[in-house]
Amino acid sequence: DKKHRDKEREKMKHKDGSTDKYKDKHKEKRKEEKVNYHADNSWKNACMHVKSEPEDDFYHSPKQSLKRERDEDNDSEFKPKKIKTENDKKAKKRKQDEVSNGHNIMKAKWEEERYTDGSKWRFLEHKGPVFAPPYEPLPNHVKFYYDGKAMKLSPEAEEVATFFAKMLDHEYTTKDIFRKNFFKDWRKEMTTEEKAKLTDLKKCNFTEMSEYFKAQSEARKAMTKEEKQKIKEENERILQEYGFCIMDNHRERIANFRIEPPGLFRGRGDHPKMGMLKRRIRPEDIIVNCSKDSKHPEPPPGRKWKEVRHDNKVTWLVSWTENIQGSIKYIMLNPSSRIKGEKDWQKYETARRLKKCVDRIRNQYREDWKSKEMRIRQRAVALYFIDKLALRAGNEKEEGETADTVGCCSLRVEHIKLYPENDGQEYVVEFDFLGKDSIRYYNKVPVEKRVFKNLQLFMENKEPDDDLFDRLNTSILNKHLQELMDGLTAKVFRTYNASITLQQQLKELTNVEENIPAKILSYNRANRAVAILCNHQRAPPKTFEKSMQNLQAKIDAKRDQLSDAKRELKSAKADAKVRKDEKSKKTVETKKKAVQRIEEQLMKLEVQATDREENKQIALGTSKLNYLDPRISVAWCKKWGIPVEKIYNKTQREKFAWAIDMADEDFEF
DNA sequence: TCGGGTACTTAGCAATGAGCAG
DNA sequence: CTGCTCATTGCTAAGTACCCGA
Repeated sequence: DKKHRDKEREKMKHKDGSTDKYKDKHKEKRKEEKVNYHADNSWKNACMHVKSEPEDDFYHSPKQSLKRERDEDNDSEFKPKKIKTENDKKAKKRKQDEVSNGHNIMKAKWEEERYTDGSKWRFLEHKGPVFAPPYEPLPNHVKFYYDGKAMKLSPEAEEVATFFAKMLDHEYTTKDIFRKNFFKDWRKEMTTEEKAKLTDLKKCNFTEMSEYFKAQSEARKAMTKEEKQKIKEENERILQEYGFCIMDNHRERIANFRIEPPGLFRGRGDHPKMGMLKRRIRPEDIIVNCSKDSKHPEPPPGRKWKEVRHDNKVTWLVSWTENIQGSIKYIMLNPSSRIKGEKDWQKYETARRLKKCVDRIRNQYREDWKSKEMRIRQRAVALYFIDKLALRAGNEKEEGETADTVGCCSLRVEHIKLYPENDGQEYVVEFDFLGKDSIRYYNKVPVEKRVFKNLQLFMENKEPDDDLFDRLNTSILNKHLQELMDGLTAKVFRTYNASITLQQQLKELTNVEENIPAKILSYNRANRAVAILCNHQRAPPKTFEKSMQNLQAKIDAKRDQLSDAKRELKSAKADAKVRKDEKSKKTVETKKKAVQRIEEQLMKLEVQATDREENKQIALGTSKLNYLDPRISVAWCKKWGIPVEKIYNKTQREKFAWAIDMADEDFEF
């Protein structure tokens, strides 16, 4: 296995190290490279095989790959560990050997699936979506009151009323926009009589309904084990039936096979559409996507799908149009699936290609700060922000349709303040705006003089609500980036900067001497540096203060325990000195061990406390899942002998199976 | 170039459930 | 066994990116 790993490591190096040079210098040789790539990658028992160009995607089953792995095992002719600069010719020759070798084996053993036309699959079969359970009318004793008088609502109006009743405890049911939107949409569901009667939301009393639902959820909690077990089994049955699909010979987990149930829309932040009715999705709204030769999913008895299509250029199984924004929703595969994993891998490979040319790009945009053309200066300053601060691209949004949030290209004059001098620093820019999900971005950063002067220029003669970059949008920016590097877009900078930061922080923070919990703290700190860079915030947990106190109490208790143990050790030592017999020596040893153990426990608790405190308002999950090349983490674990489970939970390990398999301890992002 | 449409990734929060102390 | 706490999972909104036709 070790041998094998060395070899694989070696191959990775090649793929990473030499392929790109090739791309730049010998475009016409790329065909060859692709073939090599296949051979190079046909090795894994993981489930992923990616090529940077989608037309070259192909895939074979884990089992088959395993076999092949063994075939290559005894071939250990080359395994130089640190090959930074191996001569190209030799590398190429070796690769070709592998190609012919590998290719034959592959051809003999499997039928390859290889897509050269942008298609995503050959075969797709699934059971369609699971619809939300139908509305169950309230029992008659649960009353709704209007203007103090009980009133029986039509089932349609009642259902929408229950949506509101269920949210009664939330603050947003008190917000004007929410109430207005809700009432307007509710009235659409009412009968003529109801509409005539119910004219004022303030006079509506939902409390009995609300109490009823609370009681229901209590009852659910109080269910016996058997009842709970039964429900669990039923869910498992549904999962097995609807939660998987067959895509190209593989049974893959579906991410969201349940259709979103109806309810009241609650956007994030100050959303103009909050409170609107999200309508129930019917089979007639559903477009099914599957392969022609598959067993098509059946609509519920007596119903029809909107459409069944066979589009293998896309990855979704089911789609429908949602009524709040009119956008399309999809049912797609789980992150553990081949199709998502490959894409993920590809994303990080693109970021690694950026690593190789980021210096050039940085020099370029610094030059562009001096351009005669306004649009180029704006582009260059925006790119600087995206690179330095990891800002999002900032697409335009339709006004009034969504909360007012911005990204880099859509920044307005009102979102930044310029300080020629601030707290002893020169040329400070203060950012204050709402970004994705209406999360506030606040940052004060010193910038280069040229940037500062440019910003002053961009802001000249503008109103606060004018665009800062009036000659720029994401499409212009991305078009430019595309010219700088194949596949480069604004978001690649976030991925790149996040991953490179993790790698660099891990190098800096990991201390050889420290034990595993301390190393994990270092990992979390590195992770945290990235989360801060990407502004991944969370609301401090409601029970934060309390749980912190609990932990502190535990620490105090442990401290007491430690001093007790130390005292006991001391007296045992004294005792042993006097008595000098085996038994008392043994006691000393035991006590020593006890002290050590307690010290370790104490340290662990203290580490935990530090970690938690530092994490109060920071969410680590998002960067871990979406921005950090998992191979960096896997390599770090391997290097320091840390079980990967300490870093990734089960779901995460499934998602990153490709990386866990592929990366060895000296993987370099 | 612009608006509209589509596909896919990224995001935080609420519900759930596993594990643990009492 | 019970109740509590915290991590995990599910949910779905909100982004990015890119295509197309006028």
